[in-house]
Amino acid sequence: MKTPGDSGFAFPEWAYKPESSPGSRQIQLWHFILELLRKEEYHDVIAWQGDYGEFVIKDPDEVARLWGARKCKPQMNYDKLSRALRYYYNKRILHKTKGKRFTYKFNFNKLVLVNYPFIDMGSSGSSVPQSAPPVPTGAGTHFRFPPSTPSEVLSPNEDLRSPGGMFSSVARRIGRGSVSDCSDGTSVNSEVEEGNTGVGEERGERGVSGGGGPGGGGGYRSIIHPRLSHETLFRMYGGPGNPAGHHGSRGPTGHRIHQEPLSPFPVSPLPGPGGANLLAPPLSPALSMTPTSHLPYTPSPTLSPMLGSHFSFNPEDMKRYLQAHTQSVYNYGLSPRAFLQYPNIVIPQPHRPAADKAAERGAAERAERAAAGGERGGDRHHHPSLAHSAHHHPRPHSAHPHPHSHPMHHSLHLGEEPPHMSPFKFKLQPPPLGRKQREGQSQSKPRQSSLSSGSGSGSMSSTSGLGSSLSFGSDLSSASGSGVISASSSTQSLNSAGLPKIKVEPISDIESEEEVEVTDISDEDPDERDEEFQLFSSRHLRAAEHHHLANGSATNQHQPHADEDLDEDVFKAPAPPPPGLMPFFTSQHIHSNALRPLPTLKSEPVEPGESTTPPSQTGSAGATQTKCIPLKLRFKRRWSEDQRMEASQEESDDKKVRPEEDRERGRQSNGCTEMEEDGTGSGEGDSPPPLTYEGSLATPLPSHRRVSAELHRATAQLSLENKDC
DNA sequence: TACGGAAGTC
DNA sequence: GACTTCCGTA
Repeated sequence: MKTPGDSGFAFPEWAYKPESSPGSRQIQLWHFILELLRKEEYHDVIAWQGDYGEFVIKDPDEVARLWGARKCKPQMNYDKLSRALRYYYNKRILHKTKGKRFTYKFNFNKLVLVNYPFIDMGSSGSSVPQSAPPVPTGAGTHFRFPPSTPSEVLSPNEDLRSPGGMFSSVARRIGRGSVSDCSDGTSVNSEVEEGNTGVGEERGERGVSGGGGPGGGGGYRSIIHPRLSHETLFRMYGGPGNPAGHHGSRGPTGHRIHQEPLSPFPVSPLPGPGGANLLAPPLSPALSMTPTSHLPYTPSPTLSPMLGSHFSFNPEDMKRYLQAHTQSVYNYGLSPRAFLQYPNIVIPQPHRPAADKAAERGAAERAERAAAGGERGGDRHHHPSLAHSAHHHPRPHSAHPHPHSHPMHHSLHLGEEPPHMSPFKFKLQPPPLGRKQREGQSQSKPRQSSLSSGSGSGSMSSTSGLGSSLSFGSDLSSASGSGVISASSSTQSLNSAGLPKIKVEPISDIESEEEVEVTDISDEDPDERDEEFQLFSSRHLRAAEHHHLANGSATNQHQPHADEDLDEDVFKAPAPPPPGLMPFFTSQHIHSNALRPLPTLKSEPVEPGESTTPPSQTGSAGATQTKCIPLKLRFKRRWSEDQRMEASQEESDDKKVRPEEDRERGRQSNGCTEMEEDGTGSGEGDSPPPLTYEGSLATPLPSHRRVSAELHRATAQLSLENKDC
């Protein structure tokens, strides 16, 4: 069936063995395709065509059938098969030739890379058979593999390009065997297998035959892979021994290697006739099939096994990484000791431009970012090398999941930002923070954002919405200094809505707690408040609060100006009671209602009576006053009496006018009494108490002016004391 | 005809 | 993992 000439691709037998299919125990579709391509008998079904590596499926159904037979999938059809082929797109093993029906193209580079990772792709410059279509037309030069790109140069794949004569007969045989695995006979046979061996012969054949395959040109057979001289291979893998297909007909020295070397699978990693000795099994087959890239292969020193190292670990990168890490650590506020291990690393100064952005960021956020930034930064730095390697990695997809984008890469910047400024500012704000917490704990409403100047709320929203860093940064920056404080304060004060406003003062936690309970400064106008005010008023408030207590009503009444008043009152005026009244005031007010007194004090000392005095029984308008008035009247009376007495005395000394005096006295008293009585409703004339009082005082009538004066004072004192009555 | 997602099989 | 099977879409 096959003419010697058709001995085409030098597919090493291992390529057809299940083991040869990485990740699969069964033959892979691409293997199968190659098989078919290599067999003349199937040329009507599938054949090389067009560009290098390009083939066309002439009879899709038949191919599918064959494939199905091979896989024992009778249901196989071209649709399914093509689906399988399409999966190769992603793997870059295969791609579709657009515009041509049923035409696909192998990416041999991929295949080679996968199967020959150990090959140093970078060096050779020598010519290799170009990917010629199935039909080699001419001399080896024609097939220069990497026409221009050195990178492509060495891929042995080139061999694949020449479908025709590249395969060793042995390989073919084996291949066929594989094809027929499940087949009922449709597929190829074992005849070949039986025929077997004779690799050398095969070579000879091939050489003689002048190249199988359609083109029949032997030209490419002569092509030697610069790097892959069997000698080299032997050297590498130990042994000059030449497995069947690998020794050149010409002799050891030549770099010309026979067909096999040219084939994409010059060396079989697997034990066996095809050169099993050369490679340790794990090498090629173990590697993933996924080709590196559809693009020309770019030498990757890092990957090249020849170089002996898979990763380049650049000290510089490491350094950067560590620095980044440092930064992150710093941001976290971690102990610098962490860096002790890296004495050589300069820890970035935490200096922040203007706005301390970091300041406000939640520790957590910062931590995250910093960490991410640090780590990522580190990763990033590593990446170059890794990326490099990845670049060559067979798997395009997996290789660069996030080629460029390191979301966190800015995090690095963040990390770089020196936190120092911010932290301090932050510290300036403890009150707000504590308060927030307290608020949170207390039932006070968390959200007063509406009222807030907006810095607070805005910041929050922004934070959530945007990158936290930005939002925070803005907040902080804007808020920096007083701004920060104001913002926080506003937030705090914001309770306005219905919440009791708590003026919290940072003085101490304990105090604050107390305040929380007591302070209900409700209804303040947030707007009116200042931070300063808060700060400085707070103490007053506290004091006041202590006195105020939970008396909501009182506060409410004050609402409009409560704060202001309080501020002023508390602050400016520790309640300046009327000069003379101080003692009284103190004693009474302190114990009495809290806030009332303050305003009262300012306005009128006298008025308190109103409130305090119970409504008079009489119900007359003056009723309230009656009680108080009498005192005054009494006093007045007293006073007048004294004077009169004195005068009368002087006069009386001479005369006795006594009765008149009494009368007058009565008159006056009446007047007073009236007033009093009006209030009390007790009748005009006399008010018993006054009389009594008077009486007591009056007794010493004959007294001197001095005495009267003293009495006067005393009475005043008494009156004051009794004022409440 | 080709593509690719989704789910399933081995 | 490498398909296989189905299917919707272009």
